[in-house]
Amino acid sequence: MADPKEWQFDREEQRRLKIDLLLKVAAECFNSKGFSGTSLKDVARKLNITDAALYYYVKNKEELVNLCYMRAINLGEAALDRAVAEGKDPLEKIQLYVRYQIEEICGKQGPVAILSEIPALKPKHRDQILKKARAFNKRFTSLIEDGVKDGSIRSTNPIATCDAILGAVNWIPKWYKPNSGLNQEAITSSFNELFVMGLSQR
Amino acid sequence: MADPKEWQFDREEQRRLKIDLLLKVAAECFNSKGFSGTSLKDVARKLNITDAALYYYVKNKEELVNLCYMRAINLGEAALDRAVAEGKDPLEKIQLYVRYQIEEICGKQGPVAILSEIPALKPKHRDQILKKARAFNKRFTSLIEDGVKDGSIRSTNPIATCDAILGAVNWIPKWYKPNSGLNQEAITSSFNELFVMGLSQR
Amino acid sequence: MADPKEWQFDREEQRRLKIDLLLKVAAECFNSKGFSGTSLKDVARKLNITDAALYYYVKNKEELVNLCYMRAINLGEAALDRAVAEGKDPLEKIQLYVRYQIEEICGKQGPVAILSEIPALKPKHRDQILKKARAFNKRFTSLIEDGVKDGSIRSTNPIATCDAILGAVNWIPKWYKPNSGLNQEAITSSFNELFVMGLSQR
Amino acid sequence: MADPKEWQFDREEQRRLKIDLLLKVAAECFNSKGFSGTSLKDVARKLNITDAALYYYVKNKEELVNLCYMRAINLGEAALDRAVAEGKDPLEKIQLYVRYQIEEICGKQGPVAILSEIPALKPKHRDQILKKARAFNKRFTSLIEDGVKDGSIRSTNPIATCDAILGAVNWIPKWYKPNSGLNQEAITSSFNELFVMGLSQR
DNA sequence: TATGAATGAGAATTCATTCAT
DNA sequence: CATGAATGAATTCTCATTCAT
Repeated sequence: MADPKEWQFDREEQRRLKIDLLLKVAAECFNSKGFSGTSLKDVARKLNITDAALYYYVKNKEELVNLCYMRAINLGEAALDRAVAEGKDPLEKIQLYVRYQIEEICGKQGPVAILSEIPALKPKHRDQILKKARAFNKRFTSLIEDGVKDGSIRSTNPIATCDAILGAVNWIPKWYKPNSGLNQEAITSSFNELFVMGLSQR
Repeated sequence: MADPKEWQFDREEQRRLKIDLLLKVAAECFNSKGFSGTSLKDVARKLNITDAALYYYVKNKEELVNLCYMRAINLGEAALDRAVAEGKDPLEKIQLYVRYQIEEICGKQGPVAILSEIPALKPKHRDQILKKARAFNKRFTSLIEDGVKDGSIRSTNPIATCDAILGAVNWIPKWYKPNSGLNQEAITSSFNELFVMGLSQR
Repeated sequence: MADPKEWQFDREEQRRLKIDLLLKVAAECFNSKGFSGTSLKDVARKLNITDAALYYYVKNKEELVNLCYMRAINLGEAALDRAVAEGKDPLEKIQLYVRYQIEEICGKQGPVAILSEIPALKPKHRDQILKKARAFNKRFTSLIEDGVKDGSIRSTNPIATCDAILGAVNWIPKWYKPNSGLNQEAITSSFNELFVMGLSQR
Repeated sequence: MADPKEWQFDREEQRRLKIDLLLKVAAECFNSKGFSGTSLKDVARKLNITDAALYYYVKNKEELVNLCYMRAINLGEAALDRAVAEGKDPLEKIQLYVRYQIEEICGKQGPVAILSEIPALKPKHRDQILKKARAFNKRFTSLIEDGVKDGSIRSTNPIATCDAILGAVNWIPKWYKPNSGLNQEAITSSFNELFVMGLSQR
C-alpha cells in the first residue's frame, strides 16, 4: 500500500476498469438511442458522474464511439479466433463463432455496440474501423469458402451468405432483452439450426 | 387545363408525389446517419428546398420518422401479403417474402427505413409502430409454425427463427449499395438458399 | 346593381366592413395573447381566410397593430368627446367618460386593443400613437384640474389621479368576460362609485 | 476560505442572487415588450451572459415567465400580509396594501412582472398561477366586504371595486419610469386619496 | 479527479412575407 | 381576391466542450 509502484498499478488498473465500464454503458446507450441521440450527459448520469468528468477518460465523443466500435470488433474477432481454434472443420467453426458471439452480446461482456454510425467517425478512425470490419468479413467469408471447397458447405455466393449470417447476429441487440423472452441458449441453438440445416425438412 | 377539378387533382397528386419522395430521401438519410445524426437541412438539401419548406409537408421531425417507419412496415406487410397469396405452402411463402422484401429494399421503391430509432418516437407513435411490428413478427412466426405443424419446416423455436431471418433481411440496408457489390438477385437467391437448405451439404 | 358607381360603393363599403372586422378580431387576439404571441395565421383563421389574404387588407403586421391602436385611441377620444359634450361639470364628464369607455370595451364595439406593445411599432407609428395617447391623457388630466379649480373635484396630483382612473379602465379587458361574472352596468356603476365617492363612508 | 462548507454556501448564495437578478431583468423585459416580444437573447444581453447560459438557471422560457409571475404574486401577497397585520381596520389595511405594493413596484424590489400573458403558460403552471391570483383577489375582496359589514367602507359591489383598485395598481408598471415624472410617494398618496375619498369634494 | 459554470455551434421550429396561379 | 407553396430571418433549445476551482 505504501509502495508507490503498487499504487500506480492500482490506479492504472482502476482507470482501465472504469474505462471498460464506460464503454459498456456507452454501448448500451448508443444501441438503444443511436449515436447522436445519446448525449454525454446520458452516459455520465448512468455512471453517476458529471459529463465534464468523462473527458478525463476519453478525449471527446467521437473517440468514445471509436473505442466502443473497436471493442465490438475486437470482441467479434476474439469470438472468431476461439471458434477457429476450437472447431475442427469450417462448419463447426461457424457454429462456434455464432455461439461465442451471442455469448458476448447477451452475456456478461455486456452490451456490444452495433456499428451503425460509422459515418459519424472522423476519417482516420472510420478508415481504421472499416478496414477491420472488412477484414473480419473477409475472414468469415473465407471460412465459408473453405467449406465450399472441401464440399462440406453449400453456398453459391459466400459473400452474400456471410452478410446474411452476420446480419442476423448483428441485429440481435436490437431486440434482445435480458431476463425476458428468448434466452441466450435458445437463440444460439435456433440460429445455428437455421444456418446449418435450413428450414426445409427435406 | 382550365378545369378546376383537374387542377385540384394535379395539386393533390403533386403533393402526394412530393411527400413520397420526401419519405424516400429521409429514409436514406436516417439509414445512413441515424435519426438525430440527420438534420432536416440535410434532407431538405437533397430535395433542393429549404428546411422550412419541409414543414409544409410534415408537422415536425418526429412525424417524419414516424411516416418513414409506417411506410417501411406497410411495404413489409405488402410483401408478406403478396407472398402469402402466391405461395402454395409455408416454405414457399417465406421464400417469396424474402424475395419481395429484398425487391423493395433494393429496388425502385427506394430505400426502406430501418426501424432503428423507435425510442425516439413519441409514445403515441411508438405504440402504434410497435404494435404493427409485433403483429408482423407474429404473422411471420405463425407461418413458420404452420410449416412445422405440417412437417415441411424444421424449427425448434419459431420465434428465434423468425428473428434470425428478419434480422438478416433488416440489416441489408446497412451494407447494400446499388450498382456495386452484390445485386438484388444474388442477395435474394443466396439468402433463400441459406434459409431453406442451410449451410450443411449433408 | 348594374350601376358601376353603386357597385364601386358596395365594394368600398364591403372592404371597410371587412377591415373593421379584421381590427376587432385582431384586437381580441392581441389582448389575449399579446402582439408577438399572435400569429397572423391565428387572426386569419378566425376570419376563415388564409394568412396570405390578410395582406390584401393591411400592408403588414405592424400596420395591423397600428390600426388597432389607432382605433382604440379613436374610440377613447370619441367616448371622451361625448362625455365632455354631454356632462355639465367636470365630475359628470368624468363619470360619463367612464361609462362610455366601458360601453365600448364591453359592448358591441367589440374588443378594444390594449396599447400594451407600443415599443413594437415602427418609430413613425409609435410617435403618432404616443402623441395621441399623451394628448388624451393631458385632456383627461385637464378635466380633473378644471374640477379642482372650481372646487368640485379633490385631487392633490391630477396627473396621478388620471393614471389611476385610466389604469383601472384600461385593465378591464384583462379580466372581463362577456356573459359571465360582472356585467357592463355593474362595472360602470361600481367604478364610478369608487372614483367619485371613494371607499370611505365618512 | 478553505472550508468547503462556506464555499458551498457561497455558491448556493451566488446562484440564488443570480436567479433573483435574472427574474428582475426578465420582468422588466416582459413588461415592456411582452412575453413573445422578448427573446431570451434580449434578457441574456442585459445580464452580460449568453442566452445558452440562461438554461443553466431555468429550464426554459416558459418556466422563466412562470417564476416571474410567481415572484410577482408572492410580492403582492407579502404586501397584503404586511398591510393586514399592521392596519387596524379594513380601510387602513387597503391603504397600506396600496402603499406597500407600490413600494415594491417602484422600489428596489425592482420591476414586478405584470401578469399579462398567463395564456402563454403551460396548463400546470397556468392553473397554479390562476389559483393564487384568484385567491389573492378573493382575499382583497373580503377585506372590502369586511369594511362594508362594519359600515366603514362603501361598496355596492366589492368584486368590481376590487377589480378597479387592483387594475389601477397593476397598470402602474406600464407607465412608471424611475427618476422621471411621478415619484413613488406621489403615486401612493394620490392613489389612496382617490380610492379613499373619491373625486367628489362634497 | 471531479464539479459548476459558461460558451459557441448548430438544430428544430415558427412566422411574416412573397409570388405564381 | 384568394390560395398554395416557398423562403429567410429569427428564436428556442441542446450539446459537446472548456476552464477555473
